Amino acid sequence: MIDAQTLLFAKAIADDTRHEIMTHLCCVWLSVSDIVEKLDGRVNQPTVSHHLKKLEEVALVQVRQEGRNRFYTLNQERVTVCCGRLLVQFAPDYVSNVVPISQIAPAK
Amino acid sequence: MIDAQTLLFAKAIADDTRHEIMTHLCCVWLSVSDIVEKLDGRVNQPTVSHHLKKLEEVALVQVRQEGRNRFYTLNQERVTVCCGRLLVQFAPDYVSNVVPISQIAPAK
DNA sequence: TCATTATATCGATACGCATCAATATGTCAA
DNA sequence: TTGACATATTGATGCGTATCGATATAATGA
Repeated sequence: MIDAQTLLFAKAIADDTRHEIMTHLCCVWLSVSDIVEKLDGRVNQPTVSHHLKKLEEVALVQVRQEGRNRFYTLNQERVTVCCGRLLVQFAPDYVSNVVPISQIAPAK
Repeated sequence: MIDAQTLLFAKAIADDTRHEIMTHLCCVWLSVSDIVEKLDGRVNQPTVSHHLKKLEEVALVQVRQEGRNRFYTLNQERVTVCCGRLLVQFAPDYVSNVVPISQIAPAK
């Protein structure tokens, strides 16, 4: 209601299969069939495509087309921003005690 | 799958009404009927109790009984811990650039 | 004890959405 | 063009769960 963005983020990560997909997409680029393979027969290709679409809608994954393949990777920056919003909304007493290194370590 | 805790947290915050309840419970203690009142007729008492139970199950709220009233408040520390886990899992390249103030400011 | 207030629980209903099989779209090679 | 491969879309189905009205439980005051 107050912050639709945060709610959409929460819904996007509130699914078992999407969690697993996000884990596999962390720090690497994978094609759809790669992901299907990683999931090891537990879900099949249309379901994976469905979840990737959901993740893409909230910008939690980045996409790169290459020939007939589409490669996906986790958008870590987006995760960081969304978690930041969660903290500001629901942990204001704690968030003030955490700062980025860049603010305290002089770049020399 | 990998981290059941994180998934439960995500599911708990993936609801419109619960978001609103959590917002109202941030930094203050409210009774159930207080919350019902704040929600302004949009949901009624049994539904609010249902959501509070869900939030309590994942320790996102703290409870204090007082007479025939039960007062709830948001557990900000839990939110912080859960967001931290999210960041470690899904934003490892970013989390290393943030530190608690306590680690860098010498307590004098 | 009884009435009143506060909250929790129960049973039923409806809706959202994850999943699948089948099919469509798109891309490349021959 | 045709055939093979990769991915997306569609339509149907089933499950989880948010919601409600009704009722139960619990605590207080008369």
